[in-house]
Amino acid sequence: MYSWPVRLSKPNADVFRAIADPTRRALLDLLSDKEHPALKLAEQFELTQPAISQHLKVLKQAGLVRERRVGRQRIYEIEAAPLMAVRDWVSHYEEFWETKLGALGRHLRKKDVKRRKN
Amino acid sequence: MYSWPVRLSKPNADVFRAIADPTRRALLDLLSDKEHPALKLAEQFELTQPAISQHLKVLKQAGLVRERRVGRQRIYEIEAAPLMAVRDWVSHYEEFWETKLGALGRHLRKKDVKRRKN
DNA sequence: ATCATATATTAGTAATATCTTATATGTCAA
DNA sequence: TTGACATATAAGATATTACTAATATATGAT
Repeated sequence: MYSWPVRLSKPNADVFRAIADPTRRALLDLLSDKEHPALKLAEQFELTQPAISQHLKVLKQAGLVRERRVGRQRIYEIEAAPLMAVRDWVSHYEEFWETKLGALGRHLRKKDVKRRKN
Repeated sequence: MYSWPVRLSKPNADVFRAIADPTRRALLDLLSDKEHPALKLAEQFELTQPAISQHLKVLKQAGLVRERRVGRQRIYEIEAAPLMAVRDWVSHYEEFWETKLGALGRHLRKKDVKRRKN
């Protein structure tokens, strides 16, 4: 039974929202290769440094990056663990595309085949 | 080299944005069990029928649901294929949590170990 | 101390998202 | 045909997001 006050959740704590933005996904892609100081990341984009700084903040609040200070630099590292939640959620849907059986196969695999009226 | 005019992309055609909203994920969860007419879906939430109708529209534009008309009902079915893009993207990060080796292991597995200055 | 560098934060703006209420549309049933 | 039902669409309010320009903060170099 799904029901909750949707707008009350802290938006940025949410991994799904964090990865909804293509710039932030690109940042993670860059960081998955190796750690980077903030400016090196910003240089990869046609956005200003503050824009990237703000995106990094969202990623940090979602637990997707770690930050450490080295001199005046802030080195960002990926922290991929929260993506497990995404993987887990998506993995429930794998049966829908991985089987050659399609809808019939899924139906047959269900235990509960009794009729319910809509 | 990541750079694009972020705000120019049609927002709702994007699967990542579609699943960023918890209500829409819940709709997909409901539909992964079986198809449902729109009103049955709306009843599961503390939201109005138009709100759910709008969420279903976003899902449809992202290619995540199919709709068919049966009498005055609109039956919604899941169309999970676009989620493959999400799975594929996330799967690149599995090495970060699946290995017990952690960062060292990742490092050792890389071919390119040469030094680059940041 | 002063200046440059690397970065974050603030303030303001425009676009987008997410609701609600009211209304329109299409279908079935009497 | 008329009315009820199932749903979508429109209009409007408000919140959130994603940016920019300006400024603040901290560190390192001279």
